[in-house]
Amino acid sequence: MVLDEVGKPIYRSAMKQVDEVAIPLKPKAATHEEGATLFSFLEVADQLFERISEALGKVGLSYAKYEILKHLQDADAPLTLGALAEGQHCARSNITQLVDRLETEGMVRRVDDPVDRRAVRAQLTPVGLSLVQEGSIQIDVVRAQFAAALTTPERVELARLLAKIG
Amino acid sequence: MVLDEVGKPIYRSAMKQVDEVAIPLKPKAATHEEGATLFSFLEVADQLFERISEALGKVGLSYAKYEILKHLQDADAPLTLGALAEGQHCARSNITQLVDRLETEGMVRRVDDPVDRRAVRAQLTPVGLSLVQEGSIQIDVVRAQFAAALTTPERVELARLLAKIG
DNA sequence: CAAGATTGATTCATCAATCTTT
DNA sequence: AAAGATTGATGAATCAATCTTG
Repeated sequence: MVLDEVGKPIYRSAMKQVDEVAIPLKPKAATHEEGATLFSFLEVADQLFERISEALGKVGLSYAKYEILKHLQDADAPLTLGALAEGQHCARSNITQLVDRLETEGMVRRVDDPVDRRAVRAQLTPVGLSLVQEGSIQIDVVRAQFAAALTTPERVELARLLAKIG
Repeated sequence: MVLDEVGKPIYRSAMKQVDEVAIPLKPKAATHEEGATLFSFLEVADQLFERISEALGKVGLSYAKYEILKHLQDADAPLTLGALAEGQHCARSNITQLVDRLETEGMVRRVDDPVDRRAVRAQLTPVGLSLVQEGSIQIDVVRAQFAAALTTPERVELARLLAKIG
């Protein structure tokens, strides 16, 4: 019963939208698209995320799980679930369940907060540490691949364009 | 009991990765990033998708639902769930459940396939048609916003860079 | 048997409500 | 009361198994 380990972002496989306006402003103006569009951009993002997911899948991690482990590794100390939720910019309940699974798989351990008895901290296990290290190597491959696809001036130019878009 | 209507892509709020390599190749080489990186790119994609989701949310649609409706509108005829799954590049079971919800909300209707009794077709209702039209207007706003953020030469250049990345 | 759809189990995300502790 | 975590319901995605029909 091997299940899907690495999901797709919601808009994945959805970025098939043809960038045609519903109500063209000018009768027969620019029907031929001039350069990149919203959906052509998202389609590429989708491919990139897919590469990350595949790479992490090689070491048995989903991106969601990798991120939790990475945060714990960076902190180099057990973190409260609230702190993790803050770091991931996601709902607390999401972290609760993610940590549930990570704990089940032995990558993380729940430990009592020494001072605040309301709080629960997630602690990286040796297994978790090992996996996040392997995961980071996989991520680096994709990152390097991305960097190598463009020249330095191109990456600089892309950064400028991204700043205008975002 | 109003629930989340428009979800986030899985990597949303996750794109906080700092693009630093796990094992720097050179001791103290290029610590200052040269232009756009994998995660800075995905972060922008994330923002764009968020805008789409918000825009569709105004008319009560999620992106997943909008896409189904859009396909049916484009086809201008009832489509088999299999055809929809094909179009969305997603699992059939996903379509089954999406159509369940769309049917519950009265945007779509299941009709028997006239020739193949195994098949079920999804038909757009007047409500669904109305909603997808409103949704398309919302999408166009975001699309126009994207286009307006760059000059034509910039969009052309971006398209070139996207082609190299993807 | 192969193809169409459905159901069931799982991951990952949301929000609302609850429960404990400060 | 406010803050920390959990539980429950839901949306959206996957895969595996099943059921019906060609």
